[in-house]
Amino acid sequence: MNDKPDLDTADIARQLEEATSAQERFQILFFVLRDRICMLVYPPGTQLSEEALANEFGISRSPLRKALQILEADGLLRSQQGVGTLVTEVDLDELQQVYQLRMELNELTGKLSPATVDAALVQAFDKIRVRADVLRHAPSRSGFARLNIDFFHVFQLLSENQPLHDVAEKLFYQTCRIWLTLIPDQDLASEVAVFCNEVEDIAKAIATHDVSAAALIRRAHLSMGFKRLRRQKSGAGAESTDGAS
Amino acid sequence: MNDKPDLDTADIARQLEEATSAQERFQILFFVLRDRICMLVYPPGTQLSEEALANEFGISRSPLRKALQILEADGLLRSQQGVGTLVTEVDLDELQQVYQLRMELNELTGKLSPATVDAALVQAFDKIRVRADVLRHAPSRSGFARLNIDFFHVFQLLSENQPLHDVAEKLFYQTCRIWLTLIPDQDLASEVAVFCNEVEDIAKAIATHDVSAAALIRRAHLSMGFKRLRRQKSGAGAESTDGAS
DNA sequence: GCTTCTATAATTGTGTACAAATAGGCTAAT
DNA sequence: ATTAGCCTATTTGTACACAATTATAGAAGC
Repeated sequence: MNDKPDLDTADIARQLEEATSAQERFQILFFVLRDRICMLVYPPGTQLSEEALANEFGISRSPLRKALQILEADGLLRSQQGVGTLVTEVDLDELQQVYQLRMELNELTGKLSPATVDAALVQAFDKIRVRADVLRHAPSRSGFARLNIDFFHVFQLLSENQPLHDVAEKLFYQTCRIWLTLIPDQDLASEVAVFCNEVEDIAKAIATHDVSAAALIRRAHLSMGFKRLRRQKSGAGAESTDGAS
Repeated sequence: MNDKPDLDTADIARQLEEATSAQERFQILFFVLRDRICMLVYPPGTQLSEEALANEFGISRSPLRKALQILEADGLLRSQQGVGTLVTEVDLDELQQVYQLRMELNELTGKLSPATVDAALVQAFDKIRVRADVLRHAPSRSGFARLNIDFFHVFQLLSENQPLHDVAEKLFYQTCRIWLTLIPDQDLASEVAVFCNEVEDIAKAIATHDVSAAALIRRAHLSMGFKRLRRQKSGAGAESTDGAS
């Protein structure tokens, strides 16, 4: 697992110095930047400065650019000469096809090289469940995003098909920002509650060693989640339906 | 479609000069190098020299390295400081998971955003069918590889799900070298014949506008092809079963 | 006031020199 | 003869300077 919560600038610079190979340094940069993009530290539309980032990390533009190029290939950035490096926008309509594909791939998780469920795996899901329960009682946007990411990575453990992992991960990071961008604060608690239920259901399925059931539950929730997002988007600006505000 | 047959060095250098944007230049480099790798112009294990390639294309190492980095991310190259840039080996065992995933994705081609079959599409498949028939009467390794690639790209037209395209393309280029590396000359003609039958069957399905059927046929052939490759590999070195040699 | 052109500032792309790392050969000691 | 250590050539990685490109602001003309 390489999903460290994002660290302080000095820590990252230190890690980069301690890294022995160029590949290690690249991975650090890549994961840190991807995390910042998906946690909306750099919201969609943000312009990044190669020089500023290089200075922050204590390196030159060359190794930084490699990380930026891969992020661009993954659809999270877009660089253009004379313009800048911009964090891509997330649009639900454009992401519909990605969502469809993700749903199908999730079904494959239960079919292609399914992992044998052991105690460690059950525990990993339970840990997520506990965190979700904690989050339910004190919802926060960043906490929700972080848990969503971590849950995805635990779910990945259910299949041992490496190409499937790679593909699913790429697609996940293309879509995960949509939640933070579309869910208004007033709906955060209810979304967290839904997420909590999903995690509980899946944890239960895993506890009974039923990987296929877990995959089906997840697929269903992906589908429902997308539909909620669609409703959220079409209704945005039109109302705040509850009488609170 | 960006699959030009590989061009002469001077042509490529000229194209690079004529290109207006950096992205265009990158794409030229990427497609040319990927094509050379998959056509086994650079066989697995080949060491590429950044400097030599840069000289050949009349550019510096910087833009070349971007193309190499993406090819490395796609699993076709591997660079290491002090060692070199090596074309990755293709191993059937490692590719088994990729093949499994490709089979499942092919089924999705018929389900996710299937294209409406029109005259142009039917004609595109028929063009492949004709080329396959020509190849059957004069089999050649490079001709087989080229047709296999072109057929893949035509098949991609059956779905309009762009993420599915991207994923399928990446996986295809990870596997397509296996044919040229495993099929001995003596079996080339029979493999071409099998391929010819597949193309004919699929072209027929497309002619009747049945995308799902085409996808199922392709899936079946992928499966059978993998099994033939497995037999090929396990039997390699043990024999040349026919009494010719 | 509006438009259009130009100059300028800011940003990424490219070229190049040098640093870091590795493999392979050579030498010397056992 | 073999093995360990070192040295050198080769290759990719990094830093940096400069070129190419673009957006923006300002001035001039209408």
